[in-house]
Parts: sequence; structure tokens; C-alpha cells
Amino acid sequence: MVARMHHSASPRKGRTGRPRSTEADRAILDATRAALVDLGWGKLTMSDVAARAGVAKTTLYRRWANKNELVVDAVAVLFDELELPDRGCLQSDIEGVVLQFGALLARPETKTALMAVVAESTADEALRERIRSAIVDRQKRLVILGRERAQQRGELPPDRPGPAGEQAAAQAIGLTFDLIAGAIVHRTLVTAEAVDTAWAHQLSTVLIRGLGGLG
Amino acid sequence: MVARMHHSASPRKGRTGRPRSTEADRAILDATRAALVDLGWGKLTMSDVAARAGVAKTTLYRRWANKNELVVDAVAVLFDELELPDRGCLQSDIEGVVLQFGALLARPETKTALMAVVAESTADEALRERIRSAIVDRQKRLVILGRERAQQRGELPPDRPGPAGEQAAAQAIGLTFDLIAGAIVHRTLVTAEAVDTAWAHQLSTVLIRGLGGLG
DNA sequence: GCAGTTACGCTACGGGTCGTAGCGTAAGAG
DNA sequence: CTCTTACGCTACGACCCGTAGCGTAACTGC
Repeated sequence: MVARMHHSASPRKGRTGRPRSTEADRAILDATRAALVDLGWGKLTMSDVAARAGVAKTTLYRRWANKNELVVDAVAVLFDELELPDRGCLQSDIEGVVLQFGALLARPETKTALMAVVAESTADEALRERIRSAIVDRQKRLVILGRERAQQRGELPPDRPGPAGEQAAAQAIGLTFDLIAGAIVHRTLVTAEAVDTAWAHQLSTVLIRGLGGLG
Repeated sequence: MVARMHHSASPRKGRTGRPRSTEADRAILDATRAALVDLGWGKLTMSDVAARAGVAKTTLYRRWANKNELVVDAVAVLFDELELPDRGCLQSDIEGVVLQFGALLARPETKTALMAVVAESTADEALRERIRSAIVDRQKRLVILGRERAQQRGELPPDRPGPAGEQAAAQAIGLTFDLIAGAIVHRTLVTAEAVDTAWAHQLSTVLIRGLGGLG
């Protein structure tokens, strides 16, 4: 899952004393997401989260060092539900993932939390690293998998062997990820229009055509 | 420029009393950008901005209702420097704009401020509207202009006449904007890698291929 | 000049949040 | 039953927000 705190992640067995309440863990993360929906990032307070979770504020600070870390952990898990469907052809697969991601970002807690945390990370290198490992890199798997599958189907040319080919493949994966994720995020959060099937179809059409000969 | 406050924008001539200090205006906006660079969004305080600007805190509140509005105004002007170069062909034009936008977002004050304000806007409809009118819609002109120019060159097919054609054109413009802006923002702020000429070239290649037959 | 009007700097304040400290108590381990 | 750790609670200092009140500065119109 997500890296918890400095002290100790899972309840190590050699541990003595009263164990962390896993129920409290869940209640806090749920309460954080709920508070984000209701209040947004700027007005979310630790006291409020604690009250919603039925937990003392000090219990929050025993687990997370500050608001950012808490919200990252509360939100990261939401992105794990994304999957690459197998609809038979690359374009349909892309459409499917675009719609999933669009639906995910349409949910208020996802939208608010992601943006807030990314914003905060622009001035906080440690937080940015945490986001990358907890959220972004985990989702790159979708691009990598979709690409492999398309290559097996013969829809994309196979990677050229050697280090040059690997580098080109990594570049293509990076560009694809930035294009898809960036477009969806921009449409949802900036343009503020829905990611519907028509838009997903257009986007996938452009990508299929454009990425075809990239290597 | 940007909509100032509720009361009155430019010093109307029928006005009596001591006029607003335009010097203070500039000092405050400059100080806001500087503070953003140094402190980031979360730690930026109105008191600090006031101190940097050599101005009383109350003077800030006489002009802007809160932090968000101040930062939007301080940042919006930065985006006006974007221009569509005329490099002879559509792909080169796109590359040029991508590099400009990339360089703009590489600057700390732009990066920080844009993200922070967008993040805040996810829970504030009025602020979102202000961003759209002050920043986003103003830059859509680049896409519209580039598209027209490419159609005149014969690089893109002309719009079909009639309302259906207009709607298709609007959709294409919207998709193009989300793709370009989204990819650049995502690469800069999430992937956290540079928008260099190689990447810009790849991106423009994909777009040229993909957008060609979209209408 | 002089009154009228508005902006400015300054100080002070109430309300709210952050993150921490200290205490007594609850829950497991050996 | 003791040791160790987590929990709830209260209180606290530090900080920031946004506003109010005052005396002063700047500009307009008479």
C-alpha cells in the first residue's frame, strides 16, 4: 500500500504494547475523503477530520506528520481501482481507460485532493516524490501494459532491440502518459467539462493516429 | 488587463478624493510573485506580501478580497506573453508554442501559482470562473489562430459550413487545447521533467498526425 | 486657499488553525 | 501482573486571517 510513517509501517511482530487501531486508520482516511468533499482543501482542518473519525486530534498526528501526508495517503488508494480493459483493439482499450480515469476525476474527493496535493508539491520536493511513488508511477503500468498488448496484436511495431530502442520506448511511454493523463486532468479541472464517450473517442482517435509510428 | 475589484477598475475621471496608488498596485503584485517563489502557496501570507511591498496589510484588503483573488491577478499577466510564432508550417508553430509554454511553466512563480489557484478552484466555482476568463480562455486564442493559419496553408481541411461544422470545429479546438496544455502541465508539474526541444518535437509530431483528419 | 472625499499607514483585535505537551487510562505482550 | 505502547482529553503558544478605528496624506472642486 502506501508508505505510512517514519516509525513503523505494519504492526511488526516483535512489537510490544498496545497496537495501533486499524479501525482508527480506516476511519481517519474515510473521514479525510469525506471532509475533502464537503470542505475542499483550503477549509479542511485536522480537528474536523478527527471529529468526523471519532478520534482525538493527537491520534492523527501520531500517524501523519501533517495535512499533506494524510491527504496523499487518503487519496492514493482511489487510483488503484483503475484497470486496463481488454476490448480487443488498442483504440477501444484507450477509450476504456480514459473513461475510467475521467469518472474517477469527476468524483469530488479525487478532484480536490489530487489538485491540492499536486499544488502543494510544487514547493515541496519530498511531497512530490511521495506523490510520484504513491500515485503517478503506479498508474504508468496502464500505459506499459496497453502498449505491450498492442505490440502483441501487431497494432504497434515491436521495440527495437538495444539501449537505443529501450530509450525510445521509455520516451514513448512517458509522452503517452503525459498526453492521456494531462488531457483528462486538464479537461476535468481547467476546462471543467465532462469526459464523456464522445470526447474519449476523439481523444483515442488522435492518439492512435499520432502514436502509431513513434516506436 | 484583469478585472480588479468590485468598486471600480481604472481611476474614473469623475472621481474625487485621493487616488489609488498605482505604484502600490505594482509593488503588491510583484511582491506576491516573489513571495510565491520563496514560500510557495501554503506558506504565503498576506502580512508577508504587504511587508515585501512596503505597504500596510490593509491596503491589500482594500484591493483584493482574499488571497486567491490576489494570486490570480498576480499570475494572469504572466500568461499574456505567450505568442504563436510563424515558422512556416503547423508543426513548427506548435513546437514553438509548446516550448514557450514549457518555459513559462518552468518558472517557479508560474508553476506554483497556477497549480495552487487551480487547486483552490476545485471547491470554488467563482474562482474557477475567474481563472477561466483571466487565463485559460485568453490562451485558447493560440489554438484558434494556429488552426486558421494551417487551414489557409492547406495543412488542415477547412471547416465544413453550417452549424454541424462549427460544432465540430469547436470540439476540435477544445480537444487540441486540452491535449497541448494538459500534456505540458502534466509533464512539468507531475512528471517533473523538462519541456525540451526533443520532447516538443515528439509532441508536435503526434499532434500533427493525430489531428490531421479530425475536421 | 479650503472643505470634501478617498486612500494610506498603523495598531489592535476576535476568531480560527496548527502542531505539541502532559496526563490519566485502555489494550495487548510476556 | 508488569511493561510497553496507543488512546482520549485538555490546554497551550504561535501563527495567520480579515476587520475596525484612528490620524494623516493626497487629490478635486469650489
